[in-house]
Amino acid sequence: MVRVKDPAVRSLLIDRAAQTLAAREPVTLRSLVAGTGVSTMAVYTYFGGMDGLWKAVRQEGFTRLAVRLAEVSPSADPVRDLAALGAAYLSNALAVPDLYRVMFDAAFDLEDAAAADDTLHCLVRGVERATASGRFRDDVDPLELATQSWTVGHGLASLVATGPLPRQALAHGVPLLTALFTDAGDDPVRCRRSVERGWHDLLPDHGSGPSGAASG
Amino acid sequence: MVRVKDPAVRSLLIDRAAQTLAAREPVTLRSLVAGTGVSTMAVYTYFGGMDGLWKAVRQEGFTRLAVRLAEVSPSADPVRDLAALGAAYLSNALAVPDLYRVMFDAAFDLEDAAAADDTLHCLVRGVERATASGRFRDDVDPLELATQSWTVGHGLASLVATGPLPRQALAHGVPLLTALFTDAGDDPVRCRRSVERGWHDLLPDHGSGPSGAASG
DNA sequence: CCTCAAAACATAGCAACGTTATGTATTGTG
DNA sequence: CACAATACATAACGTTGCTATGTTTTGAGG
Repeated sequence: MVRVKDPAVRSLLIDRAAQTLAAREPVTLRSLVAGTGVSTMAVYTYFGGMDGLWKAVRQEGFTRLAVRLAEVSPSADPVRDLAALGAAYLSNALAVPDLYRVMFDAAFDLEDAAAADDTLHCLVRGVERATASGRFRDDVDPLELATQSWTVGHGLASLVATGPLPRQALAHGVPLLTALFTDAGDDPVRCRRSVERGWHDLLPDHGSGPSGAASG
Repeated sequence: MVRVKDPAVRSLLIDRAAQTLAAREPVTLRSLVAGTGVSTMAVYTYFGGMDGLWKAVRQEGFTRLAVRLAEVSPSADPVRDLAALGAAYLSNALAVPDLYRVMFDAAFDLEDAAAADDTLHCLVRGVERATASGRFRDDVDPLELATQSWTVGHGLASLVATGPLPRQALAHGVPLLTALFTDAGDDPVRCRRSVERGWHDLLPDHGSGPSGAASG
């Protein structure tokens, strides 16, 4: 005999958690179920406890990120697309900074790592396209370059979304990715233009040029 | 009339917090003072509450980082020194990962940002030396390049120390910094050698070459 | 050398947290 | 229909950060 839990309740709780998170209010067991009609036990039947709920919220974060990345429509310029993926990554992190923080806060378990892997694979495909089109050298390892691009994106997202860097620091993404892709074999001036195009498409107000860093 | 608090008690509590953090045990008000002879009120007289304690722990983290960075002895090769600073940054983050996480976890206030600024200034001076020695172009803004190097370092530290990337991913630091410094005007092969030298000095077992990324 | 107010500190208690125990309703299956 | 496992509500428990209250200690002024 298999009792199936109501998926609507599960989504409801996750959404409420994400909503509470975005409102910068503490996500507590009792605040979650308040007003929903369900009792605190629901969190235990559906998630096994608060840890399980946080894991589900983390998954939700990666799912939303995947949606954002999937919305990046490939063009004839694979380097632009790569920069656009980076911009989409940052755009997502800045849209839901607390959710982004939760995604990378706790120690990663296998399930979380798998979700992160999907993000990485998206970048790997982007690098492969650029390599196939001749923009990058043949000897660049797509996984390596994708990981390095991810490192740059995550560093920027972390330092800007919940860290000491101001929003204008997002513009550092352009020279960072340009340096990386130029080093991978792309023509410097062409690379710069491609990256700027891809970056501007999602972060139009932060792509002109980097300005000051932390405070003063 | 001015009562002066005992600085030793303050340091004791901060050290115990860092120690508890490193032991991956929950840092609670009562676990902090247990066995020290002081009562829970000490945390309030010295720090004004747990928030104040966490802020002090964060400061301690930046102080330890500053010590690590100051231990990097300048050589005749400013690009090597820059890479060595990056390696020291990562070495510190991996030595005390939970402390590093606390440093960048909470929303930054002014005091934290000032501490982070010291870290950045250290990098700025390194870039200025490289520019003065002719390795970098004259038109590179030291603050910009330092911020970008920091972004790379923090991204790597965050993804490796508490994230999904394995320790071997530290090796990505070499190509990342090489790309960045080459883009700043340094000669590619010379840059690579300098970065590898600086990197190896503090992370000898993770500088040969990047391997796989997340899981599989 | 007192006096006395302020600071430092201990004890006890509070509300809120995550969790668990217990009992009841609901569901699917034989 | 009957039975057993799931879903769920209520109530309680231990622990958390914090505060209220009383006591001790400190340092400056008369």
